[in-house]
Amino acid sequence: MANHAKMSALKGFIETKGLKSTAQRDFIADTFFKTNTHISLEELLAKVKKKHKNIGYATVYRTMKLLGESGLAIARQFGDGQTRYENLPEDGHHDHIICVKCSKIAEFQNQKIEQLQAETAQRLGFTVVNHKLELYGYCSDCAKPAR
Amino acid sequence: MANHAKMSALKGFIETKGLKSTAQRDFIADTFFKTNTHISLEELLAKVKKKHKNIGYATVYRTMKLLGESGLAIARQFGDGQTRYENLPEDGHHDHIICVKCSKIAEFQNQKIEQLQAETAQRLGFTVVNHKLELYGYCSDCAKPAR
DNA sequence: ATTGAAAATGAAAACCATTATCATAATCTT
DNA sequence: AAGATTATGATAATGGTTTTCATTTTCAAT
Repeated sequence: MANHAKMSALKGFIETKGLKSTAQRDFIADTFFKTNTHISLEELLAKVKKKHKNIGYATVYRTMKLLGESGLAIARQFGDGQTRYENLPEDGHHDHIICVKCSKIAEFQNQKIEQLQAETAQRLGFTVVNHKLELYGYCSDCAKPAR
Repeated sequence: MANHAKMSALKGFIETKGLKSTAQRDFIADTFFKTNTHISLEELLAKVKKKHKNIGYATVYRTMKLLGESGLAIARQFGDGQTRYENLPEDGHHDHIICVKCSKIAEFQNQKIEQLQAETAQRLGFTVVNHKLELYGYCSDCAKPAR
């Protein structure tokens, strides 16, 4: 989904919820949509402040929570104590593999896994709307230790 | 692995690390090993306090962190702001599916998914040592909304 | 355009899970 | 048994996130 389409989707979500559209929210959302990393609130706030020093961090938190609820952003927690947000990928869902030694993060896609997930969920009576798959291991640069 | 074996493993870990064995740690570990849910520190603390009112929560935090490091407990974060710990499953790895509405947590196993994960990781040059797969969706009691 | 009700903002305070501090107590090696 | 080291527990501190609240902005109805 292109960024302008995301902005429209956000407008729609805001309208449906009976909320109001503001310049701050638009700017924060737009800034976020332009990122392509697993951005932390702190990092996003820094980006936002560059253009608009007066935007408070509470507004950034509130806006990202809204984006999370709307499905236009995905909240992730990698265990370092802070929430990171990620954009919906252009080219379908992807998952993460994280090196337990150097913390390098690689992304991958596997349609077969997605399919098996949906099937498994259905068997349990669930309808999946989102998922997180994180693999932890040693990357090629950090050969697995003897132990 | 049976609970007494876990206790032995813990002793070994403590010894290897040059730490000391204490009654509090043993009791907390034993209490944890007897649980079979994704227990929060708060819940575990309550269980511990039932028998030993004098054990402080800092000790419970410290002990669970130790168990996590030893591999005898698995730390998980489902996004509700608190860390939960889970025992090593007797019957192999399992994953979670969480209802986005009522927060119900169900578990499942799927060997085929595990296998695909390992293959995918290998293709990226990683050696997987652990993973987390969480599906989020609506459970049968919380029918999916229109939207 | 104006008004008025409802929501949003920003600054600061409050929250809450987790971690650190520190004096005291327990453990373990010799 | 002694000494050195680690653990404990009470409390304070930390840090990310959420609330509060007075003020401002938005938007629908007039």
